[in-house]
Amino acid sequence: MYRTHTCGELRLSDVNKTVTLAGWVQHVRNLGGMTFIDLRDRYGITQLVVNNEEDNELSQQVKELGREYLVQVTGKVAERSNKNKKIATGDIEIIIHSLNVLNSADLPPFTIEDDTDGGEELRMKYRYLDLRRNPVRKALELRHKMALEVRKFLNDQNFIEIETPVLMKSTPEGARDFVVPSRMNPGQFYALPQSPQVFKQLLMVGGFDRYFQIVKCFRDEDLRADRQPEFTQIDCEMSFVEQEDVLSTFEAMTKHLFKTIRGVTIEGDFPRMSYADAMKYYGTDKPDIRFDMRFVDITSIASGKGFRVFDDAEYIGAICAPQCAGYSRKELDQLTDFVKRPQVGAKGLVYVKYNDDGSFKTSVDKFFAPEDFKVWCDECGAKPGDLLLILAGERRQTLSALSELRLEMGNRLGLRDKNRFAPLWVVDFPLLEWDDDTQRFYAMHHPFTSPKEEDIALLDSDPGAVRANAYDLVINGNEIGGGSIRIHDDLLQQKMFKVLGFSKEEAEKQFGFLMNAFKYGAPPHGGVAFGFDRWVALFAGVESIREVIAFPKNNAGRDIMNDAPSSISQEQLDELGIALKDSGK
RNA sequence: GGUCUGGUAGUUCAGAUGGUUAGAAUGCCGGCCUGUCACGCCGGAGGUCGCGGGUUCAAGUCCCGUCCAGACCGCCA
Repeated sequence: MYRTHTCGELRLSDVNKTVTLAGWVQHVRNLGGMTFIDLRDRYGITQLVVNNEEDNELSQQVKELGREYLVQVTGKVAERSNKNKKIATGDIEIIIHSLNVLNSADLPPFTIEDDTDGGEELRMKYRYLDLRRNPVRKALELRHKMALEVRKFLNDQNFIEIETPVLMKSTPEGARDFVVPSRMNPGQFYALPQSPQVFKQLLMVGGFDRYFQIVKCFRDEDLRADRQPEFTQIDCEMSFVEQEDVLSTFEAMTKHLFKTIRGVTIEGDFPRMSYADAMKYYGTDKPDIRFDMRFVDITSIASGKGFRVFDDAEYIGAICAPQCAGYSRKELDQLTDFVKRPQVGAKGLVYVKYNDDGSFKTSVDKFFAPEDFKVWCDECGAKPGDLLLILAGERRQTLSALSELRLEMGNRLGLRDKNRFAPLWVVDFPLLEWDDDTQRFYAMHHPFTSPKEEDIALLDSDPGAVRANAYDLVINGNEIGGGSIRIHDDLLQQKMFKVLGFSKEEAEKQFGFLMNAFKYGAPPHGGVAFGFDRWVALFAGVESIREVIAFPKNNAGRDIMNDAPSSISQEQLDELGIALKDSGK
């Protein structure tokens, strides 16, 4: 046995016990006559003491220790004369009488401390060292706790966790697939699942009316701070349910997580907002409703007055920044630069300062009269002291830019406190999205999403207007989850494929097994999938999901630690019957 | 595919306008120190300024290319 206790558990009540600890040397403080060592493991830090004069041999040994040496020590627990209130074991220390170096350690490239001096790249390259740091360990512990609470909650609700294949069939819709060549079937490929979507629907046909799985999904698309090529979903599906049943079940799960993990009780039902309203008032399908600052459409009152920019605009939108009329020229220039960045894409920014004395100072004084500004301000509910920020242009683009501006103002005004949570359901998503490049409709959610009953007739006349039984859970401007009521009727599913431009043969080839399954008494069903990494990151209060993944990949999809992906041998390629176009690196 | 930011000591960074021997903090090494816990004090070592090319009497600094990292747009049903 290497240890009798961990480095986090000894207290005053353990004084005089003889104990053996094993751990990493966090820090050595040699005061000359005596030496203190901070010994660290996953559970905490315990201070060791050596009296250099009483035990010369031991003090020589201690002199040899370096950071992150792994040692085993035996000694007696003693009360400290100088207690350290900052750590749980701060009342005691171990007067050691023997020390055994289990493993020496090279000097780590960065300090293993809460506030490390290491940059992101180094930390990822030596992730196994980074994992020794408290913040990283705590993030993974949080992740574990959340997974556990999800399983507890869903198990209590009769959900059953069932594994689905990781090697599956490539499907044409949606994200790019990661593919895996099949040696036994030359020239053919598996795909890694973008989600277990089809399998969970087949589980419903199979009679497992409440399924869930905490499962890895794979999408070969470009990455972001909140997107990894492999990520984890809480994947759920229920039979004999309507949208309302799914929402209430998973609203309860969300509240359970808030309560058990963050200690937050969310009163009342989550707000619901239609996709149309989300776009109209926030310019995005994932509004951050921790603060208001809704868009006001002033197109009808601001155009036609001889200001070309407004007169030519399809849409003119304003937000009211409370108590910002005092913004300096410099601050307004910064905001203008912000909206003109290519990523935001606005042509310019119009401001209206509603001064405390009721007068106006604006960037368009020569085109409008004070009475005009008053009308705009009234429309926006602005009071003296407030600032209107106005963008104009093509509708879609302007809404999107205004959304970015709104979030920027939220940040500037400190309205986006990461310890405040504002969840909501966004509902009534469009079923289909038109794509100009390929001149066809695509499923906005996925091709198995059911249209609203009252909109089915529109599938023929105006497919773009059809609303879906689809919903997203949004928290603080993050899409945390989304789902839909599925089609369970093979005729409707065939119709859907037709609208998506699949020939009968293609639909049969890609999804025949599913439509076939629907012929054998498929129950009405629907479900939802949550982005587990994003949820953990949200609860951890960190920006990047990399912080809550033990071994994440970088923004080019590379594992900096082991340098995956890498080339494979000619033998492997030959065995798979694969010839490379160019040899790569 | 694109836009932007960064790359200088082990690490995190500073190095206006091109100009003597490239600095700080921290870490590391050595010495001193019996109550430290971000220990303290004294001393020391440590640099291919990402890489390649160019401009110049002279480049860490300017230009071009390239590699790496990060953020974002496109993309992600």
